[in-house]
Amino acid sequence: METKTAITALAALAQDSRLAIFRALVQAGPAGLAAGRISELTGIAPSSLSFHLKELSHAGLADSRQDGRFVIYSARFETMNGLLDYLTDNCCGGNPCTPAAKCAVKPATRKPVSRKEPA
Amino acid sequence: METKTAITALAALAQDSRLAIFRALVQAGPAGLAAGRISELTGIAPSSLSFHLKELSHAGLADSRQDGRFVIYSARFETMNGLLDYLTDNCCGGNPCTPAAKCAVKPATRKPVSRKEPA
DNA sequence: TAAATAATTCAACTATCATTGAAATATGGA
DNA sequence: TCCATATTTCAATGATAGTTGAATTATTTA
Repeated sequence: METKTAITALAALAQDSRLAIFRALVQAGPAGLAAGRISELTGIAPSSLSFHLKELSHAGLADSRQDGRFVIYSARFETMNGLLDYLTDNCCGGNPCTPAAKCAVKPATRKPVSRKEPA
Repeated sequence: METKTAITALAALAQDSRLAIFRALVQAGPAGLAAGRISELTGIAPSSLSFHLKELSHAGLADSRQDGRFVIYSARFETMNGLLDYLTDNCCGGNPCTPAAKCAVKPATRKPVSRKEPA
């Protein structure tokens, strides 16, 4: 992941409402959540929610699909994975910043773990 | 790490200048870098740099110590570690978003991720 | 087709953020 | 002490970000 992309993702998550939304999406898994349901869960007003969902989508952290008159949003795990890798690679300088460092894997040069589906 | 703290850390990193500064500090390791050296490395003007360094310190991502007439800044790795743990715990739904998941070592700081909301 | 529901867009407003240059505060050395 | 260096503070400015409510678009159902 490039620095620019990482910053976009970080900025997307660095906000109360959006982090709450994203956490809800993560909990929901690949099935995702309708926008209205997210509004219920988080208490964010629809128009504000729409703004934040666009922000998350733009950052590549959420996907959306139309389902009848609902729009279902879901977390994009690859991007989150990419972000964690970026932070581990570039912001930990080979130091034990992550539990992974406790394992005998080399800390600084980690390749992305491709993982789309939650258990 | 609490959500509020995580957001502060995310916000601190979600900015070109600050991410560049933090990466430089990480590369420098515990020895750290004088403010002026950071200014040289990143091209950020002193007063602007000072603003961003305060921001990073406030977020717990940097420490500072006086050395003669220099002020040496260094990365605070524990906070970065805590942030990565937070993101892994709360934003990956118990899924292996990070290489750490590959090792079956130590759950360490991880709490079980409870799944409350059905799809 | 008309009404109801789901979501997004828009404009207006306020608040916060980032940068700049000048001034202030150390600290070390001549 | 005086001067140069290192860094921070401050005020002013322009740029972004987040919220709100009304209007709009799209889809389903009657």
